[in-house]
Amino acid sequence: MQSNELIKGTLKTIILNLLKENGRMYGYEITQAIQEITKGEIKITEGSLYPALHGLVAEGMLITESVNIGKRVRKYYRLTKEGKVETKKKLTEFSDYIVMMQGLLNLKPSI
Amino acid sequence: MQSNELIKGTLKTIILNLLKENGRMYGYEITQAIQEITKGEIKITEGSLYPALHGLVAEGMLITESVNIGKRVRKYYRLTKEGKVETKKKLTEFSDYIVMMQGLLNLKPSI
DNA sequence: TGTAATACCTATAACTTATATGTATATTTG
DNA sequence: CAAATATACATATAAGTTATAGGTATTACA
Repeated sequence: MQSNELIKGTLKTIILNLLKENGRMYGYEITQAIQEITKGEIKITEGSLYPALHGLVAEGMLITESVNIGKRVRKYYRLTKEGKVETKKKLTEFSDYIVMMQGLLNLKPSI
Repeated sequence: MQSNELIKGTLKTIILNLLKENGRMYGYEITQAIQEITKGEIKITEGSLYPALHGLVAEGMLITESVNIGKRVRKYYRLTKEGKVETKKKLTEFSDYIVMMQGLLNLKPSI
């Protein structure tokens, strides 16, 4: 899993799901969480993450909240009502996709 | 599954697996097979398929064989020895990816 | 005979993520 | 205490994959 090619199309789903689970998170925290959960198999760099987050904000899926931590500003992201709906939709889509791919690739059934 | 975004990064894996299962296939046949297996959920257009096939040939994964069917030329694709190794590798990678994603997205375990 | 299906192909657009780079503060360690 | 590392934000451009749109030609069917 050195090559993260497969992640394409799922980064936003990952972000949305993390926010669904944790209520609110800031960018750096998200990159760390992904690394921890996947035991380092996936490393989302900031150059990938921030454009994705900004995109989700622009689409109305997230709202931000800036908090001062000393002299540093930490920007929290949280799901909007729309974002919660979209999250559910994306998770369903992904489950369907896995089932379909397992059919296509003759993998053991699941989910 | 209207949006095929999730397919990104897996098209070649799908093609390689189909060839592994069927020995040899031609382009049009591959598009039809994918549609049938996925019950129309995925439609790989020729504009996506042929560049992918040509890429795999250029990478040494496939060899071609042209057969005359009346006045029409049908181009069969078949896995090379290298292609067989690569297919196995890609299938393993994909299985690992699914397991990892199920962890990230809190989906039911599988495979 | 004209429409749909078969069968190949390419060029360019669109979309997503990676890479490289920049800035600045806080913490840890030698 | 200085230097390295971690924290924390961000953007611009490159790279890679698939989609869209277009092109050509044969065969089957209504």
